[in-house]
Amino acid sequence: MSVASPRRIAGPNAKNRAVLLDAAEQLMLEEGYAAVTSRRVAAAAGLKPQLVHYYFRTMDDLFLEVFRRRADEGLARLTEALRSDLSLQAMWEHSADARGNALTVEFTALANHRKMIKAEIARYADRFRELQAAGIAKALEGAGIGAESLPPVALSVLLTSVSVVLVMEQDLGVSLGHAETTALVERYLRQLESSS
Amino acid sequence: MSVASPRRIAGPNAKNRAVLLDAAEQLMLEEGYAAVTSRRVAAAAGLKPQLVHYYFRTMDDLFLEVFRRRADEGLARLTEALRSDLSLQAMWEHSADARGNALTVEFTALANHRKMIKAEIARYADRFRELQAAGIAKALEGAGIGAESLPPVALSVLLTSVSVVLVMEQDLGVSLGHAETTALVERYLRQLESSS
DNA sequence: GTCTATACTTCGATAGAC
DNA sequence: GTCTATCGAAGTATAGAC
Repeated sequence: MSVASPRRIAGPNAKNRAVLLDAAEQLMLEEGYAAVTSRRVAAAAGLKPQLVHYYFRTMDDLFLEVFRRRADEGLARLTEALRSDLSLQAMWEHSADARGNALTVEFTALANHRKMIKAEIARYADRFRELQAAGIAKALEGAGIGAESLPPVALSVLLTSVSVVLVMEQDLGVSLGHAETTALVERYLRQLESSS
Repeated sequence: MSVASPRRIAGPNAKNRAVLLDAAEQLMLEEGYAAVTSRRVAAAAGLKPQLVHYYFRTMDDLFLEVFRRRADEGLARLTEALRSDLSLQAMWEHSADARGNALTVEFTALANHRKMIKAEIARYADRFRELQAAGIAKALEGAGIGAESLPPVALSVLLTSVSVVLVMEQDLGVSLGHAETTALVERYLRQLESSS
């Protein structure tokens, strides 16, 4: 198969690949996706700009790999964490990963600019939510709370929403109400879990 | 004063200004902030690229004006709405403005790329939250709920978070758990208000 | 007061040298 | 298998013509 370009490309294990992926991710976090250009990524990695196109055919390919690397790791971490029964509070702490959330926001914005990214992120988001909702379901059952009164998937959306927006605003320099919100969420989760 | 460039610029009421601002906002929503270039904005507005720099000295100036126009309108709308006592449910519906939230997300991402935007958005976010929290405080008092058990500002963060993330995910094509979340939020607000 | 001609920079990508 | 020389398109911005 491989209808793609005739141009040769590095194998998937070349050492510079990882260097470039790291540089791209860092740039994305610090200056936004629009700063991730072949020239700037190469400079940050200490390489010549053309090498980006040797290791990755297009910039889209580079973005996709940065995303997949992180997403796979995130799913693996969550899966592993869920092997032991997690408390709601542990799941909340897990979802409060600042770097991960900031990257997610950046990729979501990128998806609006590079449509090819969209489907990939959507697929990942769905899988993540299913996993998280399953974990929450177990925790709620343990506390004797039925899915009719509190659907696990809704709690998953809620926790994700709060942690994502808190990170967005923190990076922006806004913190009005954050302490109160964190306290409220934690009190609510504690209350849920002690209602067994 | 006006230390700025010697180059001449159009007055603030020139008719093409609004045309360009509209085009920029639309592009931003449909293709992301990175699609808002002088050439593309001009093309969408049916004008020559150089005119963008006649009406706005730099692209930063253009972005700032797009933001301020929307932000001022948003604050005015909220202020006006709060003149009559609003129910919590009315405030929730008010915060569910899809276009407004999508723009906010886009500008937040832009703030990570063009630092000059950051302070402006932060200032707006603070003012918006203060207003909304004040409105929520009134509604909660009316229902006899004290600020110790439920700080209005925390409820403001919560409502904003959910409505922003729902829009982000909708645009992405993700909807897992959205219906359940909306139902949960609305049931919760109704319950709060009927507890007087 | 309004717009055009044009300069300069940075971008993604490829062809082909080692 | 790895990297360099180089191209054409697109980006911001200014000087100056009408």
